[in-house]
Amino acid sequence: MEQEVFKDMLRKKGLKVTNQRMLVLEIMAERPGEHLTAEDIYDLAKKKCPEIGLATIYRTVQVLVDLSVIDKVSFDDGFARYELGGLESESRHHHHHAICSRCGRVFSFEGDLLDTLEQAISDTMGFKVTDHEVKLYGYCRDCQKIMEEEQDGK
Amino acid sequence: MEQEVFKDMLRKKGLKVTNQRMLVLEIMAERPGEHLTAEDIYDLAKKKCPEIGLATIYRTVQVLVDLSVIDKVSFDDGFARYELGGLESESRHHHHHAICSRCGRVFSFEGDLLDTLEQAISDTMGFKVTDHEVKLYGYCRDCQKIMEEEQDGK
DNA sequence: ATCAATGCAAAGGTTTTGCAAAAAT
DNA sequence: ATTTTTGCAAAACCTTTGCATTGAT
Repeated sequence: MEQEVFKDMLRKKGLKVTNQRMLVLEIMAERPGEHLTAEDIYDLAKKKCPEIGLATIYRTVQVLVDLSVIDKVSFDDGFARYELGGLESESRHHHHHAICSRCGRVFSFEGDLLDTLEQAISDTMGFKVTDHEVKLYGYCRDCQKIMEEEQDGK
Repeated sequence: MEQEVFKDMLRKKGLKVTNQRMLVLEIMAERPGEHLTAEDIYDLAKKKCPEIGLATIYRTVQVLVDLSVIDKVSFDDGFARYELGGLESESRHHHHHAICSRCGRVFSFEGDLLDTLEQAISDTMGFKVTDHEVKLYGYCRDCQKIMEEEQDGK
């Protein structure tokens, strides 16, 4: 069971198993593919644990990132976001994002098309790649449609 | 001449040509390939214009971004950075970064290997890509050498 | 009993904003 | 003369930290 694995990971690092940590794990585990801010997690957590503090959320996501249970990502809108990743989905190295410039929605996709690029970088500049991040900006299908209609309406 | 083009861009948008704007443009234009924070630009600007305010830097870089003279990039270290790009170097769509996890230096490189990826994204999810950003994390040549030596020393 | 984790509030850092004075058109 | 831009200070914002209390081992 998922939760026991997590408890062992905590113990192995000398960290304690707390209700708050289990709750945040649960919140993240229930939402694969979502990109939650600390505030998002805080609001969800308060439903089950009204006395929880925002600082605890920040400290807990840091623990989860250190344990590679979740990944920290940024879409440059002012706050850090967290998503299930790492060990969980084996997608750690090949998980990318397409961000709609109009509605702000984020679409995830997989791909390992960067392998050749990384090899080239290694060869030419001696840079050893350990991880990568790809963000595509543009317009999603829905927004393209809306924008076309706005165009027609004029 | 470069500066005249910029002045026309400002006028065309109904914006005024000011010493501060010309100064920030000059600072950026003299440093292609560098990734300056607002504070960096502020410090450089004060040398020629001691009375300039940090708020002016922030407002000016926003203008330059809107005019596609510079690009805003983030290496997730807490502050936004700005670099010459856009029209200037025609590299807008194919300019990427390799960030060393040890020394923090950023290496830029060009590449259009994402074209096929973007086409695939467009075909499968109907997402129209207008821009993209690739960040590689890893270790630069120098740091690899240092880390090897540290290993040997033990 | 010991040591880590929590919650709260305060502080931290970057970036934004309000406003009167200054500068550009 | 009008309108934008500036500089300053204050505010806003997300995030981190200090510390006494609570909770886990």
